[in-house]
This record gives sequence, C-alpha cells and structure tokens, in this order.
Amino acid sequence: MTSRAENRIEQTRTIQATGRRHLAEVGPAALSLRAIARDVGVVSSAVYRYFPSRDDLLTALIVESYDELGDAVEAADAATDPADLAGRFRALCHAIHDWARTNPHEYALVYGSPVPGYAAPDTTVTSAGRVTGAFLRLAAASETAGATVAATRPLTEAERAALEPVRAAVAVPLSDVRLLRWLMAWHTVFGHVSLELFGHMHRGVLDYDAHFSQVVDQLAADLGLD
Amino acid sequence: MTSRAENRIEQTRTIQATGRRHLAEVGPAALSLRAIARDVGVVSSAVYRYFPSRDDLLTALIVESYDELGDAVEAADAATDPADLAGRFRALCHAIHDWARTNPHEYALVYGSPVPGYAAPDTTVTSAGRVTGAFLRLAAASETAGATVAATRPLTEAERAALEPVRAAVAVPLSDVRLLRWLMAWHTVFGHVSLELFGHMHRGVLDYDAHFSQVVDQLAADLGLD
DNA sequence: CACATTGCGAGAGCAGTGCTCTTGTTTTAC
DNA sequence: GTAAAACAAGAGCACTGCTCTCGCAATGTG
Repeated sequence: MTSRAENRIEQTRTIQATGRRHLAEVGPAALSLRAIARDVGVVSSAVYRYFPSRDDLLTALIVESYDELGDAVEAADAATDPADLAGRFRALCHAIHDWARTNPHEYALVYGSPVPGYAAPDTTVTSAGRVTGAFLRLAAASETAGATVAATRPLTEAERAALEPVRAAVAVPLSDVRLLRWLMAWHTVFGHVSLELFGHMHRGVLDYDAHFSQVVDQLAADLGLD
Repeated sequence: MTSRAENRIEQTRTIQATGRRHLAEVGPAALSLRAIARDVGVVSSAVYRYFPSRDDLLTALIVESYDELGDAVEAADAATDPADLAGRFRALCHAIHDWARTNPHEYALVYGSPVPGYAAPDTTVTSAGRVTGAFLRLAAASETAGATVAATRPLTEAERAALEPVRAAVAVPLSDVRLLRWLMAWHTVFGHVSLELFGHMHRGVLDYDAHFSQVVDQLAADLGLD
C-alpha cells in the first residue's frame, strides 16, 4: 500500500497545508502549532516528527509564500508581450500588489517585520530572489532596448561600490542611472504596498488601486519604458 | 508624602519605561507583560491596574515610538535653514533613516506588520501624523517657492479623487504633479527603510547609508528642491 | 521467517504566557 | 471615624512551544 516514506511526505504536506490555511486566517504571530495539530487530527507532539520547531514550519511557509508570489510575478510577466517593456513592468507591479492584497498575512510574514530572533535560512534565498530576479531581468531588457531613464545625479565611487552585488546579479551591465532608477522603483513599489497593507494610507488615500496604478505608470515613465 | 495619584502616574511611567526597554531588547512579539512585571518588581496582575491589557501597553509604546520619531524628524527640520528646501528634505529623510536604524524594534512595531487583530486606536493618529505632517509642510513650502518637479503623467479624475484627503491636509493647494511626486517620495523612503531593516537588501546592497543618501538626493532632485 | 531496529502517535509533563478573580491591606473621601 | 475606593499579592484558568517516555507498527537484516 502506502509505504512509510509516502506517508511521511503526505503527512508533511497536510501539516504545512493546514498551517498555510491557519496563516491566512489568523496571521503569522497567532499561528499555533497545537491548533494546527488539532486541525490535522493529531496530537501536538506528533507534529514535531515532521517540523523540528515552530520556526521550521514558519520557514516552510515563508518559502511557500515567496514561491507563490514568484509564480504570480513570473506568470504575469510571461503573459505579456516580451517587447512591451512598459506593459511587462505594469503587469509585474500589479501582480505584486494583487497578491499582497489577496494574501495580506503571507505578505506580512515575508515583507513585514521578521519574527523575533528569526534569521531566514539559506533555503529561502532562491525563492526570495524570484521577484527581484524578474525586476532585474526587465531592467536588463530595458538596457538592451536602449530605454532612456529620467536623469539622475552621478553616483560617487562609494555609491557605485555599494551596489556591486546587485549589479553583478544582472546579466547585462546596467548604467548607473538605470540601476539607481530601478532600485528606487523597487523601493517605491514595496513601500506603497507595505504602507497600504499596514494601514498607513488609511487617512490619506481613498482608492488604493487608483493611486497604485498612477504610481506604477509614473515609475514606468521614469524608467523610460514607454 | 506622595499622594496616591502621584504614585499612580509614577508607576504607570515606570511600567511603560520598562516595557520600552524590553521592547528595544526583544522586539514587539516577544514582549512579555510578566517579564516586565518581574523587572519592575511587582506581581503580574498588578500591571493590569495600569494597563488593561497587553495591547493597551503596546498602544502606549506605539504612541511613544511615533512621538520619538516625530521629535527626531521635527528637530532635524527645525535645525535646517527654512529656505533650504533640499537641505530640509535630506535632514528629514535621514532623521527617519537614523531613527529606524537606532530603534529597529520600535520601527518594526510601528511600520512593520501590525500585531494580529490589532487596530490602532484613534489615540495614535495625532502622533502618527507628525512625520507625514512634516513631509506635507515641506511639500507646501516647495509649492509656494515654485519648485519645478519632474514631469509626471496627468492624473485621471479617479486618481485625483483618490488623493482628496491628503490634499485637504495641506494648507497650500498642491498641484497634481507635486502631490504625486511627494507621495512617491514618501513610498520610496519608507520602502527603502523597510526593505533594509527587514533584511531584503542583504544580498544586493553593501553600504546602506551610501545607497540611502543617493536615493534621497535623487528624490530631492525629482522634487525640484535643488 | 524471526528478530532487532527504526519510525511513529499518544500522553504526560515542564516552563512560560495573557488574563481573571478573590483576599487582605492601605489610602482616600465624606 | 467610618465607608468607599484603590491597590498588591496570590491562586488559578486556558493556552502556548517543546521534551520525554511509552507502547505499537512498519521496516530492514540475519
């Protein structure tokens, strides 16, 4: 029948999926291992056969969330005409925004304040890098397409050096101005989403979607994608 | 001697100050009312005479943090030549950045993911609005000074309507382009700080200060403050 | 096939949490 | 001077993450 190994991965999956459901309902901080165990129909100590600690379960959920967002972003990018750089940028940004609004607790888990004393292990980095990877691939495409970004001040040597890792992560060598503008766009998008989801726009902006669209359009213009 | 009322405010202050110390050390999620009580030298149930619940203590700490940041921002603004709009903008942004790096747990409490089920009561809004207020006063000053912001796309009617509350919060009527650019700058600054503090720049940027300075300088240029 | 090993779920238990209630004492107000 | 209010302490409840031991069942080996 079902071998022990099959049962194990099946049970691991069940526990993680239940945790995912609870995460979406109560949020990261209130996620209880015992409540998950009850929901699965098993005693709490049995969960520790599959996840050594609560943090390990959280890590699995973080990776899952990163991958979900990565899937959404990559799918949105793939669904757009590759030559339509502005369209791809808009699709990418709106994919982030839409996913975050659909999965606010997952977004908070990943882009909100890290849980106390929790240091994301290396297993998360590949999944975490997918959305930034999509950003940087688009930046590279705009470089080869010769898009003209809005003027920026020249970078000092220290500033250039500070951005060396991200520059090295892009296949095509990016100009200073383009690199800076793309990083600023990255800050702006996630700043908007975080401020919105964490309640800091509540008193100032009525229609989040309308404002987000306007910001994204403006970023696309600043990046010379039109 | 010390009247009962005096003792009460004194004890309230002691508890909040101890909570503030613990917050800085262990972060918001690990903040334990019992540990605070032990530190104060009192039994845990006694704390409930002063703060009806853990959330109420957290709210007090949120207000305190907002006010600390507000103090820092307003002080930085006041210490700069009022006519030097670019200098004031830089001072303001760096005050946010510096305070956040000095008080990461407090920043996470205020700008990170909200604690589960917690809705900031109205007592926080005045303190919370101080930093955005400083931003908007500077925006108004740049409007009256006639600063030329980088070109933006025209706003649709829906987008204009979405920003009505923030527009109403500014003494001077702001032009569409200026309002949008200032909001984007707000997103960018807090996006940068959040991404940095929550560990998302770890693999891409070596020198956070150098990068932040460059971003702020560029924002000042985009806002036409030079 | 028989046996030893290993994996597994259940249960008890520990130390900790937020919070409530009662009890005796001290300070205030009338 | 006495009634009322405020207070700190303690016990206790329900909950948490986590550890350990106990039997039972599946597995691999002689």
